[in-house]
Amino acid sequence: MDNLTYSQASSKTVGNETSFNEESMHSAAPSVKNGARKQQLKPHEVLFFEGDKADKIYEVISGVVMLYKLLPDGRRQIVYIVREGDMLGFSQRDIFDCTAEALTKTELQVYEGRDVSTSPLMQHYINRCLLSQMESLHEHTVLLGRKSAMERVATFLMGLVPNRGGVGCTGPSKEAGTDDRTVMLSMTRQEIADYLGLTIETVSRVISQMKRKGLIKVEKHDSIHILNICNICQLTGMH
Amino acid sequence: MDNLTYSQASSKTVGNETSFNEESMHSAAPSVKNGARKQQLKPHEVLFFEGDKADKIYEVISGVVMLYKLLPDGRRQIVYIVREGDMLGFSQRDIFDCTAEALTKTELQVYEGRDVSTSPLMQHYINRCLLSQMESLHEHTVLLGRKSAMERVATFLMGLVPNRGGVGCTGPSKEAGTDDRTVMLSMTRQEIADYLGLTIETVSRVISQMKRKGLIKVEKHDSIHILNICNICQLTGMH
DNA sequence: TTCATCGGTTGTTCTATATCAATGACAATC
DNA sequence: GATTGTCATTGATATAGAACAACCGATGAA
Repeated sequence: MDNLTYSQASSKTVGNETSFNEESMHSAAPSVKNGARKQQLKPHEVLFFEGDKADKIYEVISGVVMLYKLLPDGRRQIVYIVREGDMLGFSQRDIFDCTAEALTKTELQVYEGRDVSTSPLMQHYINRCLLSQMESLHEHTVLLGRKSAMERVATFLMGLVPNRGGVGCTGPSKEAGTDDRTVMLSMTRQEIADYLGLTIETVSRVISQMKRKGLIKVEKHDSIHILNICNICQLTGMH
Repeated sequence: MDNLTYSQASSKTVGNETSFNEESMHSAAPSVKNGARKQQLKPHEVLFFEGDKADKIYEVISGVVMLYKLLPDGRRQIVYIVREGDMLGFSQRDIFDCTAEALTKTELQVYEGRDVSTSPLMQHYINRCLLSQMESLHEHTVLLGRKSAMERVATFLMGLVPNRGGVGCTGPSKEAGTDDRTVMLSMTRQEIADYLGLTIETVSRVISQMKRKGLIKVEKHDSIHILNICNICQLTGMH
């Protein structure tokens, strides 16, 4: 009944129903006596490969990590984007089911499997994280199974806007006359394509289309200025 | 830090890396004193709707339940199929993120949220279940994002064959000269389509194609005889 | 026995997105 | 400041799967 390691979780929902974690410049998880080790990753450095032995779990202190799976012919699907406050590395079996690779410079908190499985507080925290990731995954499943290219990209952009587009979306704040925001993609077009189940060309074309319609302004490829958040939200297929 | 209810889990991996649960004609989860209630569902009876208050979790004793989400224009995506030994009903927020509907006559074990959050054993069990579901979801994400219609249907069929197609697949057992099996779909073509991100017509055509190639025999729509499991496995895109 | 219903199949046409190919815009290196 | 490499954009064309439509076969009621 017990060969217990893990394979994924998030404390804050990031992705579709975003709610960012402004304060956490250090671990949000309950501390564990021994294994309080930190680890750094450079952009595109691999933390672990699918199939590696899973004996540690990680919390993202800062930066962004992607989890992906490859098909034998090279097709790639990014299955989850792990952001500040999220966790990764859980597995039911004793091996990782995905590859984890940093998108940006990243700092991680490392927890040893043994520490985790003996700490009820940690268990409980992980549990909460898992539930949050599960909801994001469900949402992403709908995106991949049923949404058009335009809807996918719009949903992706909304996922980068904190506290908007989710269930409790309040709309634009009353005071401010504007409803704009600049979001950092921290992903290449290829990575976005592999996340959204599209090709790089389709992603590029949809972004150009949004540009032409005056919905967004692209600033050095990695940063997009959304001129009216509600307008993008209307394109997600959820309204 | 604590408004704790849940939203999903599975004790056995069902779907891609299958490993069926032959014995469990009763709950596999640790028993909880008070809330040991059972519940029956008729085919296509809804257990709960997306948005309903989430205060119970369920274990499937027998039968099959689907979890799905709807877009406002009626597009549906089935995000998970819950089978014998699996659990459902978890949520991080206090509402369900999916609708749960029985595919077949179903018997459930019902656990009250309060019982769950106070039982460490239950917590631990749920945790294991969540990890298993997470892996299935990752696998399904690859299917929806990157696989062709034929690969999707082949993967779906393999998911109905216990102990085959997974990481530790042993291939056909040495003794037996044959490598066939009859699987029950317990889903209509429409439901399969909504699970695989296809249309009903495409599902039907792919099944007909497999029939024409002599890979399968269809018996009264709901039951498919796979003549050579390895042959189907070769079509999943994972070899 | 007829009729209606429901789920499934098959044919035709259409279209969104993939694929293939060329060009552009930087940034890094020599 | 030329050269190279990487990533992105744009155009032309192909195609897998969607959409629309007709039909089929089993079931069940009148």
